[in-house]
Amino acid sequence: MAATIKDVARACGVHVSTVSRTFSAPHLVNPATRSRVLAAADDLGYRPNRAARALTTGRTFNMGLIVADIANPFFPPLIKAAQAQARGRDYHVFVADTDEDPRVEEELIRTFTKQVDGVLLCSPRLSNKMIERLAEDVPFVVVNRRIKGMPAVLMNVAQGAKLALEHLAGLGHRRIALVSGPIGSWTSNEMQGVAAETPGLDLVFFGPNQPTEGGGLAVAADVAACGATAVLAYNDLVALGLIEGLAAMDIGVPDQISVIGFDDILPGRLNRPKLTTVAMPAVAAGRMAVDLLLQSGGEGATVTLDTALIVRESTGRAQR
Amino acid sequence: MAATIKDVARACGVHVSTVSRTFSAPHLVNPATRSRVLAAADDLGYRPNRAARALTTGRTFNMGLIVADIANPFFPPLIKAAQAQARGRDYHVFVADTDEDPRVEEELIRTFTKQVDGVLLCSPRLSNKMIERLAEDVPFVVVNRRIKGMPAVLMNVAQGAKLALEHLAGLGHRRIALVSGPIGSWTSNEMQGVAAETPGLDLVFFGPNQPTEGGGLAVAADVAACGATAVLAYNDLVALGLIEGLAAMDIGVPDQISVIGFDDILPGRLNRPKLTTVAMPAVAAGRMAVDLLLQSGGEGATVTLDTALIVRESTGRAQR
DNA sequence: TCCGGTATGGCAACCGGTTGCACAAACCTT
DNA sequence: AAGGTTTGTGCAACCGGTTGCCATACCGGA
Repeated sequence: MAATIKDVARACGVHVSTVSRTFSAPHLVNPATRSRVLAAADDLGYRPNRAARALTTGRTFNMGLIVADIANPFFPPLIKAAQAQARGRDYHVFVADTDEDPRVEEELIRTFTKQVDGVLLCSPRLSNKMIERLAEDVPFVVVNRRIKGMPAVLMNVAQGAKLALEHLAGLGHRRIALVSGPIGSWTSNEMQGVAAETPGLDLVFFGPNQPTEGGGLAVAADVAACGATAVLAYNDLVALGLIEGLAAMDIGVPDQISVIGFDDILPGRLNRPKLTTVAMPAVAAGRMAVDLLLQSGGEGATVTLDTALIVRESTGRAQR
Repeated sequence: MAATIKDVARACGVHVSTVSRTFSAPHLVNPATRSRVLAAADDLGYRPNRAARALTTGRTFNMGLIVADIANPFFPPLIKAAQAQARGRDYHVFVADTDEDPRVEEELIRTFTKQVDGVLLCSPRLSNKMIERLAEDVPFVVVNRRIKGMPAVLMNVAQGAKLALEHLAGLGHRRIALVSGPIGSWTSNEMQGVAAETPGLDLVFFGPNQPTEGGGLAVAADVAACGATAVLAYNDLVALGLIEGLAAMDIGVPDQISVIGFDDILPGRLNRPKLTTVAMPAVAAGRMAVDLLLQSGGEGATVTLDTALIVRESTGRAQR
């Protein structure tokens, strides 16, 4: 059994409240008493029970971070940045993965409620309505989604998509395939919105798709068949799967088809050809989300971070 | 303010204990009463406060999972497997990343204590002594480390290394480079041990190295210069870095040098050439760790899981 | 009709802390 | 020396639940 505050109190003949104060308000207790208490506490290996403390104070000093898929290389940098930032603010981050399942997402949020002071919701799959409802029980910061009145960190996908399309247009591509992500993905919508508004392009939409290499692999044949000379993929994983699928059909990238992804994840950098991609500000987003959660009393500041086009080897002049 | 058990009790004119029982021991309460309580609870949006409940029951129904580096693609599958397994047992998993820093690791464990029922410690960086000490406060299951009397999940690295070396030998390789990982890594030691014991090979050691692509990139020149026709790398990231470095020197893999990694991570599968690797049973390990934590009352069962050689495209017959 | 047994739900202590309030001792003032 | 501050500590209520014990009501059986 771990020692409790009572054990310490008994051990040095003092009231529990004094022990409590020794840890949470040291200036209120006489230095002599304080050191006696500390000695006894150290002796017994006493550590305050954070859960019990949270019950009265209402603060846990930890925050939850929920992602749809921790295996997606896009998230780890964001997670690490959030953890580092939180650590600097005396907070700890608990991460959980929903497996892309909205019900799991809801359950996780419910679990986090009362065990954390707030939750960072990254690329949520739940409906806005549901998120708003759950927000009554625990403060949120949403990443990659805009929800009225809720603090959010957004990445300027539209701008990135614009850069990508301009890059492709500059290389002479006109017929461009748009390989989107899961239904209801905010990012997907942004991409499509921009593409539709860009004049002079001949767009072909494919979707919805799994946001994984499997998703890319699955549409490769259709994309090849549609006559597009370039592809804008939902993310790097999809792009990589696509390239793999094209390779299996002996279609060279970028010689016959150019491919651009989103995210700038590690496998894309290691791939041959190295993937041209729109880099997402994941690190900045992680940091910012933590700050927003800690600052905002839940008030809805929205931060939009810029993206950048990284031209590598998977894009080239349009064949014709 | 979220509704508490008291609000519900008041709302339907019943004692708090009855409300409590409605949720934690339904068979003890009259069906009629029960449905009144449930109605009121639903009406008020009441959810039991898990932290408060844990205070009296001593069970939180969540477990912690600590990894050294969440950005290492080796971990996500393990994490996901653990989460899935835990979910099936009505548990939730909170993940945290230590950034390879033992002090952070210790702090995280302390934070988890009393907020979880147990902790899965993956590839810990703390000393055995410290881990044993901390184990007095919270049950552990250790992954990839052997600590006396503590439940552990081990991966049979030695066996995997043996398979890999046999594979290379079978392809006619004799001079083989061993590119190890960080100092003190248990995995590294296992690999070297096996290699040294395998007769008929001409081994060249390189290490210690960063366990990342950068580490592989950095030794590529040395490896090329040493005359080895094959390389066994600490993990896939190192192997990929190595291949990239070799490519930069116009040395083809597997035409001129064969490369084998460890882990079987996603980028290796996506790489061209696809990486031959020793697959670690990360999924099984995640599942097993959860089961061990839930079964063992902290007693030290040790499970060793087999590895498997996955031959893909980065190994071929020895030149000459 | 009386009795033991069971179903139901209230009471109150408890989990491990925190904190407003009260009170005594010590410390200044003038 | 009397009166006003500080300072340091104890007391007890409280956070949101759980649970052992007890009282009451209801049941069937003899």
